[in-house]
Amino acid sequence: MNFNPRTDEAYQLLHDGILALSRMEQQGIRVDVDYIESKKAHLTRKIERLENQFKDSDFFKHWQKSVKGEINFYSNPQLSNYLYKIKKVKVFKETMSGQGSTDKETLTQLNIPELDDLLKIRNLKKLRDTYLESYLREQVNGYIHPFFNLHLVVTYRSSSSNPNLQNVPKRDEESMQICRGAIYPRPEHQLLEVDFKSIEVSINACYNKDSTLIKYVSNPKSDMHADMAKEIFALDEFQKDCHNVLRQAAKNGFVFPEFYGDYYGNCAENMACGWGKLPQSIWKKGEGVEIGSFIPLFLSDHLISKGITSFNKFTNHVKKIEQDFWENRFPEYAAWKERWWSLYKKYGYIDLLTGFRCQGVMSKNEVINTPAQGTAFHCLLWCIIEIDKIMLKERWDTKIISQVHDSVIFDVNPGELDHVVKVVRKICCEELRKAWKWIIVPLDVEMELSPVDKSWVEKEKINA
DNA sequence: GGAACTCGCCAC
DNA sequence: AAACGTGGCGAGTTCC
Repeated sequence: MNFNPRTDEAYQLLHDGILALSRMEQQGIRVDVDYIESKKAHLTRKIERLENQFKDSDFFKHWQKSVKGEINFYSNPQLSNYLYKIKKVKVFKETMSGQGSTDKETLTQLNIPELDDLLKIRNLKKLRDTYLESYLREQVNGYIHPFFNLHLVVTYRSSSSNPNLQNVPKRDEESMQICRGAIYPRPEHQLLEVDFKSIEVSINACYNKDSTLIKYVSNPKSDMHADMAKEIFALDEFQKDCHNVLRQAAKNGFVFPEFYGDYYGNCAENMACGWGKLPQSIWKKGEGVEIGSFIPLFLSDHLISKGITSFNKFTNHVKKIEQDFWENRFPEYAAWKERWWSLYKKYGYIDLLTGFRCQGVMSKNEVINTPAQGTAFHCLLWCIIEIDKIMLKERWDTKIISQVHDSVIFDVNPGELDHVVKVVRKICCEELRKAWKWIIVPLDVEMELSPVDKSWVEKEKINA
């Protein structure tokens, strides 16, 4: 696929963007080298303990006996061979090339306790070797200088490398603590993270102009994910405090996958798997009703009482919700998808609202997803450029240090915090919309701040 | 002995 | 009828 700026403005965005990002790279991000070294040693001890425990197990001994030569239990091909060829375990999921999978989901499902140890070791090695080790390797005088590229991603987003600062663990609490605990502001400074609120959905609304979607992203009191959770889990009322976990399931298991082009079958399965994590207080386990042929899941009394008594029935239920989602809730969005796809098929390219043309061979999902991804990032890039200009002109001690597609991270001088927050909010929520009139919905940002001299782990939401 | 591939897994 | 978008990176493995 090839991409071209079609306007001077589009060219200028990348030109200015590269300069702003390069200043950010030069600035760098402080890491605590002593912390990383001691954490690394700690992880190594933990890994060794688990390795020894694993090597002591009957599982390992049988595996070792069944093949010639030394086995490497970190090798997925070797593990796959042992599980599926020697032990004749039924294949639950295949990889892209048709081999029996050895990913986390599959190994967990096999219910072999030793494999849980192996998964734990994998997790700890990932933290040590991918994150901590790369910070140590890349740091110079306690600062890392990740690259931020504008020329590598097909959808016109950015990428980051050496080290990649766009995939630092966040969702898993323990992994988050270990990795983000290495990242600090400069002495006597604070880390400030500014996040565009659901900007991809907002930008989608600018393309498809769906009236319901516009209402959802324009009204802070409306809540699309809660509304979908009510439908999916057959709730009459949505109680924020006790149903938040269901809102997350609806958001990550249905709404986003549907927007990305997934279908009800995968969505139903996604959400069914998420149920394992639900608190008992909300979902009492049913009478051991097994859902589907291989997922050992239990339905709650609640769903059973609503007549959803099996995985198949749940899938059917989600199928109806999907139909309603596109036919009745977001019909204009659905129509836009078809129009947009037809235009691509006719001309062989798509034009983004930011003045870029994307042409080449694309699948339907790619054609439909590219505009929101690329354009949303362009919004962030425009803001970074403007903030960078003001930062230079006003000689801020505060610096921009990182960026993750829809958020930007500052290393802030506390004396400048109030001013920085005011400027950032003005650029992101007001100036951007004045510059790009095609943004027909309000944009909002959320901010998180770490205390002075504390790591990235300590950040907390602020009302600013 | 290095390039290129597969697989798994972290982020948005 | 078919069915999830974009990256980077480490480890193991195979190709040349």
